[in-house]
Amino acid sequence: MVLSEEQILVTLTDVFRQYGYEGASLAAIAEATGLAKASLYHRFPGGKAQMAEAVMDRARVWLDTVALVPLRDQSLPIRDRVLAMTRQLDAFYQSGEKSCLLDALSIGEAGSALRRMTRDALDLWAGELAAAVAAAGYGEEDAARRAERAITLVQGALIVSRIKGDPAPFRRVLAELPEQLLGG
Amino acid sequence: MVLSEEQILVTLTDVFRQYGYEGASLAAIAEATGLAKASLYHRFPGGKAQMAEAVMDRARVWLDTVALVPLRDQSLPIRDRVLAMTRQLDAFYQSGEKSCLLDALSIGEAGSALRRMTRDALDLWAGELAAAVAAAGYGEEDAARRAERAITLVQGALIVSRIKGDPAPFRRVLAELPEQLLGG
DNA sequence: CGGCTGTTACCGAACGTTCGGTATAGCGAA
DNA sequence: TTCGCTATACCGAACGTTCGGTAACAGCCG
Repeated sequence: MVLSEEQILVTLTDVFRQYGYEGASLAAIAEATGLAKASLYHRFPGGKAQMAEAVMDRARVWLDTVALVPLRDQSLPIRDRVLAMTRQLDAFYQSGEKSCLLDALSIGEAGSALRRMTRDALDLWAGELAAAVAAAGYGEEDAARRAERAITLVQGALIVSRIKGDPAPFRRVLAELPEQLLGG
Repeated sequence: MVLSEEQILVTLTDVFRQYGYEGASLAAIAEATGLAKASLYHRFPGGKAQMAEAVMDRARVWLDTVALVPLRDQSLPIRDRVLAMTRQLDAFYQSGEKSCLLDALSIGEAGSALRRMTRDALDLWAGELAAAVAAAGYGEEDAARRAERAITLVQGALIVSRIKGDPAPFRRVLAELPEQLLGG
């Protein structure tokens, strides 16, 4: 059976964000993908590091071409645009039942390439979010703080939900995100 | 050289929250503590799992007997009590340069005992914080939400600071914590 | 068409290394 | 001498990685 690259990356994403970089063994990856370890090296000659980087790159692309797209649609009210983003986040994190990729891949002895990729993804997210908030009439600095705080809340809520084994905290944060970004 | 249990646990705490549970190898632990592996097994016959549980237990004790103590001192204004807690948090996380233990130890295939300990620590923190906020005159439910949000912000800020390699986001969250808990 | 060649996708079996963990002996203090 | 503790040496298992090879398929030539 020939698996598409996309199918493999979806599975890899799940494994990495469940176990973290160190915890995701090749044996576990092989079982999850249905490919033998040697076959994984055919797709990713750079080994586990390349797999993690491919996952992170796909996450950045997803952020850029899916999650952040509604933010740029200036024909909609700003609140609807933010709401559309939260719906994408809810799908990606399955209402808080999946852990955060940025968290899982930034812990431990992750390579410098991976470190830079996680930082770039975070900056992309924060930058676009701040731009959208600023376009709603807030000052640059205020918008940047609101964006940073929104991302902080999402990351934190994913941890709280994971530890408590309860998706409610994450769902609450998502629901309050538009007000948090645009209110007051 | 004879190391005290306390010294060892301090070092173990650092190693675990830097590398996570899986990433913290016994070789790394041995080097960091200056003890040979056999010596570690003399102190912790249960192996790495017991080390992590001892670290988590000490963190819970620290939370109970240090960080949360000022919250209970009803002779001080509530805002000063919260401020005292943030100072303890700032010290423990070294202004955001150290990662979160709850995060590092709750990722991956951590054992069920460790899972329960992280959840208990989180509940202890949230419960006492909510009680303090409620004592300041807020309704039970409102206080619980504020406490949960405060903890969410701290966890999230530690991740953001770690990824960006910049302690400023964590410091900002800490500085705004009293207002976040008691304001508006 | 049949036969040859190259490419792609995959796998079983092993590689050397490191993992968590253990047996045993040595050391200093009481 | 005994006891608490540490170090050396070692173990089987699992780790990430590599090798040799098979099956399937396409393209090209005769």
